[in-house]
Amino acid sequence: MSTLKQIKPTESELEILQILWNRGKATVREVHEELSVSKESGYTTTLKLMQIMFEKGLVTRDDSSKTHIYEPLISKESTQKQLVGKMVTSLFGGSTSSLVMQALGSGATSKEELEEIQKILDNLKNH
Amino acid sequence: MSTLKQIKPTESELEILQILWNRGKATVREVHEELSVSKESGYTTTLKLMQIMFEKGLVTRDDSSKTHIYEPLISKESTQKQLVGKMVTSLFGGSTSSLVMQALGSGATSKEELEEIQKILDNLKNH
DNA sequence: CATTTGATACGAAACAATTCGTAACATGAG
DNA sequence: CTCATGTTACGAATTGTTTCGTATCAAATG
Repeated sequence: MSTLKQIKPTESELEILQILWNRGKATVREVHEELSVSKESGYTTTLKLMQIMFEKGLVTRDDSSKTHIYEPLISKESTQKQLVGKMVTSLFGGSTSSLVMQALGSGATSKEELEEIQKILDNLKNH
Repeated sequence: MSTLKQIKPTESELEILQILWNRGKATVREVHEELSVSKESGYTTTLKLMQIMFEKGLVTRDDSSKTHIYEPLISKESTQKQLVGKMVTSLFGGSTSSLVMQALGSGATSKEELEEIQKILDNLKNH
């Protein structure tokens, strides 16, 4: 068995991955610009973070020109799966329905979203 | 508006809170014993963590006898709500249904759990 | 009473994550 | 060519988390 365990991105790394997932690829400058909207921090901080992410294998980069272009190496879906799974076990005693209950119960979920969820549920039940 | 923002427990603190939520109250020794099943670490480590949790206001304690008795101060529900909410915004772009989809889609959810979720859904829809 | 046992307190080391200053360098403008 | 600009690299300070060793004390045991 060679199931490589995906390493867990930190909080800050997730913010950067968000942006990379949306854009597909981006320079440090672009990421930093977008990050700056909601966050106060220097350019070199973002740079350093992205360099570390590169070392960790979370992203890859094209350094053929002076300005490097970064791309995510881990997918949004696998990351979501990893973190949701961890949360289910660590905070909901392994019960997915508890998590779903909490998510639905405590928030404003729109009619459209409820319909979507119903579809997923129907799908799972007829099987 | 005096909505005190709940502070976010760390990973280790969550493990301890789990135990306290289950038991209602417990001594450091009891918590440590239970923690030891799945984790390698010394008694004083658990002690220190629980002392820090006390300072942070995550737990309270009865120190009227030599062996202190700890109790959670934040509820399981509010903590779940806090962390699920954070995850929805930070990892699912604010879409609860995306989270639910991920949770249901990527795991083995039992028939019973699906039924439970259906009930919640019905409840939300007739309203 | 003296000793052992089990508890808290506390400082500090080890580690991890975040932040930034500064150096070095390539490129384009003048 | 020279200089300004924008970039990466890198060391290091800062902050937060986890870990544990050691001191101290109270209570039970003999």
